[in-house]
Amino acid sequence: MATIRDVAKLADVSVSTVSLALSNPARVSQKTLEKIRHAVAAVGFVADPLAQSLARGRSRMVGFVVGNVGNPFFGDIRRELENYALDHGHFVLVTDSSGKTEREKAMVEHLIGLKMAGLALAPSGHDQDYVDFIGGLNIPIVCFDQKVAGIERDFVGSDNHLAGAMLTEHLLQLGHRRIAFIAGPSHMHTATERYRGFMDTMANAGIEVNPNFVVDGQFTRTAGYEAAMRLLIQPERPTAILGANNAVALSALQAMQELGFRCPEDISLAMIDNVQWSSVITPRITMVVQDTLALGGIIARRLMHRITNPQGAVEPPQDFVLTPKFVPGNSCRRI
Amino acid sequence: MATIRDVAKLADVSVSTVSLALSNPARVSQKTLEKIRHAVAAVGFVADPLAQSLARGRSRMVGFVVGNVGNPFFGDIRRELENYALDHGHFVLVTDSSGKTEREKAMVEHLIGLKMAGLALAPSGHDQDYVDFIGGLNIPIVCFDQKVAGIERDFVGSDNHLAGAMLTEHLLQLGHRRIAFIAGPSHMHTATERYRGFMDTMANAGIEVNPNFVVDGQFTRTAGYEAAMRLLIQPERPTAILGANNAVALSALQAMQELGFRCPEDISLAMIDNVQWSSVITPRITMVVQDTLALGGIIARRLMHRITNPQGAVEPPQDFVLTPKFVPGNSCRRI
DNA sequence: TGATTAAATCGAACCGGTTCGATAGAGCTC
DNA sequence: GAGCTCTATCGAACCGGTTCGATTTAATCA
Repeated sequence: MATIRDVAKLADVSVSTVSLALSNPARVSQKTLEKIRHAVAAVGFVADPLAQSLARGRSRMVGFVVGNVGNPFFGDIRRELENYALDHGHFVLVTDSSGKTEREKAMVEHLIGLKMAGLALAPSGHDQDYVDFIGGLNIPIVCFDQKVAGIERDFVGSDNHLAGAMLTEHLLQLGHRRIAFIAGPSHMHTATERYRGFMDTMANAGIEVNPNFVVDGQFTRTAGYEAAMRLLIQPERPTAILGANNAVALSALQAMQELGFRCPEDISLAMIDNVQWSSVITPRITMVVQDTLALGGIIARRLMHRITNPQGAVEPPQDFVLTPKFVPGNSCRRI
Repeated sequence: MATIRDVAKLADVSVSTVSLALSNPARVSQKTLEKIRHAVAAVGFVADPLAQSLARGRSRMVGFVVGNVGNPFFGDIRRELENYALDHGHFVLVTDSSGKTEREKAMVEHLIGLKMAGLALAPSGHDQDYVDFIGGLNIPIVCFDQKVAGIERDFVGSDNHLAGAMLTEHLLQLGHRRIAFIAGPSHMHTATERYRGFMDTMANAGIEVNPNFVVDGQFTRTAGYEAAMRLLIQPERPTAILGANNAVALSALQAMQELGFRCPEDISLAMIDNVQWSSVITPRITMVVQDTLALGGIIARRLMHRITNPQGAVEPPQDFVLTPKFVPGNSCRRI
């Protein structure tokens, strides 16, 4: 590998002049610039990013930290960020914490050790320790998906209260009254908001929610399945189930199928967030989806803005909340 | 941030002794080791990974390069690799080329610039240029998924010929003769092998394959949909469709649903590779799946072996080919 | 006790860049 | 031609570690 000193020797100038010419060509005379360019081409010089990062104190990379890269929601956002960052000369490094807060912390620390220019982070934690940890990081960060109370950072997400309310209202319009809700973890902002959207809408309609109709699905497949089963074995069954996310809703569909209930004839089903092959799932689930492309675009622009604009780093944090979209399916019937 | 010089000053030893103590405690006297340990704790010293990588010439990170991290197949493998690598003190950095060979090359070069200890790579290219590129890299690499002719590296994958043959045989056993095949890109090893598995099995059964029954689905959703439509509008329709991967098969299912064909009553369907929510797709597709956990485990162990064992680097490349598994569904009927 | 060897520690060079103050020379003014 | 400003270039220090040959110290042996 050719080093900058090889270039300097060949071009017969000092190392510092080469470095200057490469980072700020305007400050070098035309003649020496030519010489240096030739030398660079001749020896095939490419600057070592590691050495650059060490000397500069920061790299031209941004980190993308989520709990599950396999989730298409995060996948879309990643793609948007990547395209935008690449256009602005930055590489995206992806890390997956598998939802484990401790692992996420370690990964974030590692990325910061790598002198990342910035981080796009879907927070996995929520306690004070975690908030302090994120707050103490001295690096541009854009948080997304989960809004964590206490974290003073840019945030990009969807209106989850509205998402819950939209589907609830839809079910009410279809005549449903016995609506069950499979909730997510209570420490997650998206989960509580969706739950509130459901409860508020029911309350506004003057309908009391049967406490047995609210079960905890933890946003996961296994817990969602269990929660759905608990709903379905009750003597007084709900006429509709609202899943707070895709995993719990589809687990409910599976449970229904296994017990011999037909959807939507016996029980209607609606969910928040899409999955990859929803178009071939029968019935097509009525859902509310987030605008992942828009979210990804905002995250990307905001982060790169903070990174590239000198004064961008000190701008006060801002929240960007997008409106989700209703996507009708045929999993909800009128009763 | 505390540096190694702060530690040396506090412990009243030289910088080199601190470095030595940290990397090879046995070669330092018990007394100084204690002093150094105390000093490290006192100033909160953590070695800068960047500086270490620069000085050592390599980092303690491995790169994971695929065309689509969102694909659960790659997701499972990533998880296995990550767990194993973490246990051996290495971080995994994920990059997604979106299937673009040029982007993949740039990413691989960037990772090598980062002095990665090794790479787990699902090759996206196939031409001589690409083979030369991969061959020219002086770093432990384990390739997986696609076997590329000419690349002399460890390879971990499944027996794709067998995968195609298994499903074909299954359909033959059920009495099908007019079996259609939605193929993948001809430059991909997995695609050609699966195709050969289909053709060989048909030939062995003495059945001539109608050329109109072999269509190109490019392993993608859109091309798969188009290919399936071409199959379904023929006057002489197939009684069964075999999709060379999950995307083309599920696109075919969608096309069938849209045209009003019932599966399996009108047309049977089988596919290679699972998808995330296959259990709630109706009908449950009969398929052959790869053992992703086993694949991931082998990739992880092989890569870490090459990285950590001094002589591991020079061992000749080896192929690991696993047997896929038949998973019956109810998308194929006897005729 | 002096010579020999092994163990512990150190100093300096190095990895490959960046940055900043110093210096030399060119161009301009009076 | 002295004085001044700008521009182009350079040298040296630095980022924060590692490594290796040299040196000091301690232990072993004749």
